Amino acid sequence: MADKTCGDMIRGNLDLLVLSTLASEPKYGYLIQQSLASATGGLMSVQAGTLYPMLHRLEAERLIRSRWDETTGRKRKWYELTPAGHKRLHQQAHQWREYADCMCRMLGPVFGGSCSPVGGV
Amino acid sequence: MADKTCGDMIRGNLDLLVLSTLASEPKYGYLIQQSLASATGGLMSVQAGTLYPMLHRLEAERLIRSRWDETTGRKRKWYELTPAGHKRLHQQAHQWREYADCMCRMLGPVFGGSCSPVGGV
DNA sequence: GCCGATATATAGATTTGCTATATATAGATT
DNA sequence: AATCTATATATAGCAAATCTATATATCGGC
Repeated sequence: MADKTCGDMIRGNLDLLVLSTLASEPKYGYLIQQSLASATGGLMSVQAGTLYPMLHRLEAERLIRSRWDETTGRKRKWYELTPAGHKRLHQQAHQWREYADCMCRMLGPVFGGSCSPVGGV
Repeated sequence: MADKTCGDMIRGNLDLLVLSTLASEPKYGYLIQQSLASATGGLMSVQAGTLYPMLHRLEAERLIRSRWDETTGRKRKWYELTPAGHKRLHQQAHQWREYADCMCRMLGPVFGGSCSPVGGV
């Protein structure tokens, strides 16, 4: 029986996905987790034990920055993209599209030649 | 400077790629490696130290089967998909397309809304 | 008061892919 | 003949990424 989630296909793209959830506005960890799951209909998800160390790493890489907010009852650590983070997001997104186009060409025959490229600039 | 290869985006999809190279006809390890690289213009590649253990694992999972051929000078171990391997290839390919469509929706805004889905059945 | 949802965090295990290394043969070059 | 490069398979050890399990603490509802 096929799993509802994407198995391990998310591997290698989680950074990109997390950065993309921060593209429009700042979010805190738990919200990133919830919005990723809801935006993908549960298809893609990230576990807390994966997410928090990852956010620390992305911050250490200066791709995101954080500040604590304790004014709203709950203590939340809000993250936002740095300029370097925005740049990285765009780079990775374009690289993903190249990669996906390539996968399409590879898998085309499996689909009977009907897997059109993702592109379209 | 953007790397020519896909970084770690291949992670989680290498099984699928290797199975796809075997879809049309049997191949031996070294040939799989070469044809994957040439079919993708060098964008995707698999190292020998990754490939051979992987082939052993796929064979243990009964997705591929092998036989040695020593009649052609060089000793080569030819692999072909089993029926279960064909089935897995199709399942994984369709699952990948779902995943890629989802990625497109997530990355759409980054591209200014121009990332069209991969599908098109 | 208690329980479930919210919220962050770390430790340890597992998977996956890499580099480095080992062996061996065929064909080309010196 | 010796040597070098490409072919061909294989294993060991390492590194990164993600997971599960666990810990802590607060909020709101029952």
